[in-house]
Amino acid sequence: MLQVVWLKRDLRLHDHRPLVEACLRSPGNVMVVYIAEPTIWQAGDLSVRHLQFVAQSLAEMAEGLHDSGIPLYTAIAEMEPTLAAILEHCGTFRLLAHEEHGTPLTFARDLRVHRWMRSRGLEFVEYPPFGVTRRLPSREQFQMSWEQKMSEPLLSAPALSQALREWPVELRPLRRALDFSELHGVPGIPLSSGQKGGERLARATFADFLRDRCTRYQSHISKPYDSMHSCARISTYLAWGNLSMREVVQRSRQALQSIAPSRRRHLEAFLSRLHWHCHFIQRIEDDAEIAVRTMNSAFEGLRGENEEIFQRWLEGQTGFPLIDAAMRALAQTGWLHFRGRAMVVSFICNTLMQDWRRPAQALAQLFLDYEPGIHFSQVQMQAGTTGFNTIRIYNPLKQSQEHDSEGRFIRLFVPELRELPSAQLHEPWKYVDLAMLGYPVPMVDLTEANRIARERLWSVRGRAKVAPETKRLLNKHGSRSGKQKNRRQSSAPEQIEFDFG
DNA sequence: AGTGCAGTTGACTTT
DNA sequence: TAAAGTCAACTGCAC
Repeated sequence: MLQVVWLKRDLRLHDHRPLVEACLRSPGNVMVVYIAEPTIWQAGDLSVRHLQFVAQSLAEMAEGLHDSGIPLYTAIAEMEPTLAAILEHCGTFRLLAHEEHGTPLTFARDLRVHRWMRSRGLEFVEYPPFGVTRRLPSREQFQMSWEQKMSEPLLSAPALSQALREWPVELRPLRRALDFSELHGVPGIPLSSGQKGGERLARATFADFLRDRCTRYQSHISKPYDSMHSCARISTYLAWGNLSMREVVQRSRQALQSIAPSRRRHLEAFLSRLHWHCHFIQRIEDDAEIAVRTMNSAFEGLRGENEEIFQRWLEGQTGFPLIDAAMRALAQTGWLHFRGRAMVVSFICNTLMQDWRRPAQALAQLFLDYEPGIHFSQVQMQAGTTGFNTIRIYNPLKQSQEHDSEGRFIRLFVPELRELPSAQLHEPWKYVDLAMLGYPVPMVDLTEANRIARERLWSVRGRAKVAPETKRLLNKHGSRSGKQKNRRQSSAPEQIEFDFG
């Protein structure tokens, strides 16, 4: 029977369980499909830069698949008509895919596909894509099931096989083209200078990290400029599945054995983040609603939604050089180091007291490595809406002076300030006429705004912390690693924190 | 040498 | 890897 491998965020040939299982079951009778569903691409979290990355990844996959005698079809269509077309043109088939740990929208779509297949007596098999478990009985079991999934042997790319049938160019709406320009209404504009998709680049980037850059990982992780080179830079490849998490974990552990003991802490820190990666995605798997609903309702309705404030933040025109550099870096490259992400969320949601949802959608569109599970957890955590994390209100001046003291990052992305001496770069309004430079004066009194934010958020948190809702959330989403720092004897379990930045 | 004092550092607490 | 505040211990200096 025809085996149809449905690609989602798993755009690779290596260590691809659905592909391997399909080839084992029915060699020579396998087709691979990528279906760009308008309802999902137009929902507001995905953007043109993601579509571009997907297309680049698919182009490389198509070559590899072609060499194995497997066709890659794409469609710009919803799932049901596409499946119906396959059934009509090719007869009964078996559908194989990785589970998708996504938003309520993709979660509901997967349920629809299950229903559609079941009602026609067709089999739909799903495999876990990395360390996350569907219907995890309790958080206590996360660690064990993660370890078990990460230890499984890696699977190789499909071997050459003889096709059993002639594959037509078109099985409308499926076609052999890799061009998605007909998919309209996807927000954003193409990215010209960010990372490019594909398994080859993914592997090269990761290999280079393990060979050389990993020895600077931890020292540079908070530095906006140095982190661009010293971070692993595989987040985008993991998000779109150009690399398998299992392979990254296994190769990092191997590399750890052959590295000088004095350098090990860097790779150990990296490995611990790979674990956190899955920990956060497990949250959205357990409760997809965290993408749209404020986790702790005590924080609902606390903040405003002001169009002008939002736009100035989004466009990098706040008048705070590090914030503006960060937002412009994101727009230009699709990437920002962890601390910078926390800072821009804190600035819009805390300093500027804006609701987290619109910024979350805007950032999802900008982060080329947008991964729903990590994204919405992190935004809610930095906006302080979980009730069980501490309130973190960043001071962009302090961050700027401590982590970009020489201003290399600011000068790179805020050219208006490029000529200023480093000592004036962090608070330029104190020294020069900004109108002459075409750079805005600060849009708020930072000290005062942060003072008000602290007051309001801590007072709500004081009430939220004791609420039963917080205990329920902590039980559902909290870490069980027991490695948290600063756990004072007197502190209640609600104060466990999820620092992984 | 010992004292007083301003300023710094670090641990800890609060918001 | 939040920031600000508090407090005690410490440091360097003047006398």
